[in-house]
Amino acid sequence: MRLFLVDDHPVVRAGLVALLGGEPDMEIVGEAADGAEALRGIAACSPDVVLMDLQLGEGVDGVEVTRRVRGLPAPPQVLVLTTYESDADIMRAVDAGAIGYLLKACPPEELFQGIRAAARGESVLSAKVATRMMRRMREPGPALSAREVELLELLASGASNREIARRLYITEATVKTHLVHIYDKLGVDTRTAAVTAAVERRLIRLP
Amino acid sequence: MRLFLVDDHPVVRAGLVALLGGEPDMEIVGEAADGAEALRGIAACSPDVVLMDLQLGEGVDGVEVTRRVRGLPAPPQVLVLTTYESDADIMRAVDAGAIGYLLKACPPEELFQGIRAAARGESVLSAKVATRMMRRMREPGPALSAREVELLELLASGASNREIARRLYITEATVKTHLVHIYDKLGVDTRTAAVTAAVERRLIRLP
DNA sequence: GGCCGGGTCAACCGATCGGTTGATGCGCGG
DNA sequence: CCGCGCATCAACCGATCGGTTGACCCGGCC
Repeated sequence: MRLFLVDDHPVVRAGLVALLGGEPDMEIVGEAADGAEALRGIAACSPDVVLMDLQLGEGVDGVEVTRRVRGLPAPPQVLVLTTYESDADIMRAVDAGAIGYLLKACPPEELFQGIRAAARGESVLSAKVATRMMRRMREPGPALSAREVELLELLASGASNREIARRLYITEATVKTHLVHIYDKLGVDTRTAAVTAAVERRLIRLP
Repeated sequence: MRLFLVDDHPVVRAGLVALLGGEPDMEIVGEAADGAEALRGIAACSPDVVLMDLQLGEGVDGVEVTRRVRGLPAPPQVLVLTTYESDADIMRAVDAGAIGYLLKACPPEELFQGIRAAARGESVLSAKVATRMMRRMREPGPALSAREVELLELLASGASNREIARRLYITEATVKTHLVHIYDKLGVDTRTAAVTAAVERRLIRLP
C-alpha cells in the first residue's frame, strides 16, 4: 500500500514515518509540507492513499488540496488526519472529496485500520468525529436565514442595534426581533456569544 | 540530557521520539498524554527539559501543568512545543514559567538547538513567535497586560461582567475598569468590537 | 524617598440591551 | 385556500453595559 504524507509539521511527518514503518503492508512513497509540493508529489508518485492535514501553514489549505487531488485522473483516496474537529472543517473536507476524517489524537491502531479502510475505498471517521456527525444529523441544525447572517456580520463589527438598523434600513425593533431569533438558533443569550458561536461554526468570517 | 514529552497526540510523541533518537546527547526518559500523567512522570524521573504541548485534550491544559511543574523543588526547564502562536497563549505560557516557545511547524534543527538552549537555561522562541514579539515591541501598539488578555478571553466566550467577576474572583467594578482600559487600547467602545479586534490581532484565539 | 503603572474597589448615571407580547404583510407549498 | 416561515414594526420593562470620578495598595524604578 503506497502512502503519501501531507503535513506542514516535520515532527508529525517523522511520527507518521516512524509509526507506519512498523506496518509491513505500508510504504511511504512521498511527503509534502505544503499544497504545491503535495500536488506535484502526488501526481509524480501515484500513491494509494494520501494522509492530509487541513492546516498547511501560509499557502493553500488542505481542503483545497484535497479537492484538486480528487480532480486528478485516477485520484488516490484522501484521508484527512488533523487536529480539529469543528463541524465546518469536517463538512468542507468531506465535500472536497475526502474519504475519511481522523484526528491526530487517535490511537495508532485506529490510524492503521483507518488507512487500510481508506485504501479499500471505505469511509472512516474518528469516534469523536462520528459522534459529532451523528448528533448533527439527528438535530437538524437551525439554519440561519440570509438576513440573519447579514445582521450577524454587522454584529461582529461591534455595531449597536441602532447602527445595524441604520445600515440595513430597518428599525431597531426589527433588529431586536432578529437578534432574539439568532440567539435562539445559536443557543446563546448575548450578542458577543453569538459572534463567537458564529465564527466557530464558520457562519461568518472575520477579515 | 534527559527529556520528558507531554503531548496528547500519539503521532507527535512518536515523531519526537524518532527525531530526538537521532541526537546522541538526548535521551527521552518519559512521556505523558495528559496533565496528571505528566506531573506524576516528571516528579518520578527528574528530567532536564520538558517538552510541553499546550492542548492536552479534556483535562488540565499545558499552561497549568507548566505552572505546577515549575513549582516543584528543583524543577526542570519547560519548553513549550505547540501549534498555536496567539499572543494570549505565548503570554500565559511564559507567565507560567516556560523558558521557551517553539512551534511544531519549526524545522527539526531549530527544535534540537532550542532544547539544548533550554537545558542551558537560555530562552528560545520560534522565528515566527519572535517576529510577533518584536513587532509588538516596536509598534506604538498599546500592549495589553496579561490580566486584560485574561478578561478578553472570558469576554469572547460571551460572559457578562458579573460572570467575569466571579470567574476571576474580583468585583464587577474591577471588571468594568479593565474593560474601559481594553476598549481604550484597542480603539473600540463595545465588548463585541473588542472581541473581534482581539481575534483579528491574534491577541486571543477562539476555541 | 518619591513617582508611576497595574490591579483592585466604590458609587453613580444615562444609554443600551435582552426579553416579552402582539401585530402586519408577503411568498410558498400542501 | 390556508397555514407557515420570514421580515417588518411597536411598546414596555428590568437588567446590563458604557463612562466617569475618585480612591487604595503594591511593586519597580529613578
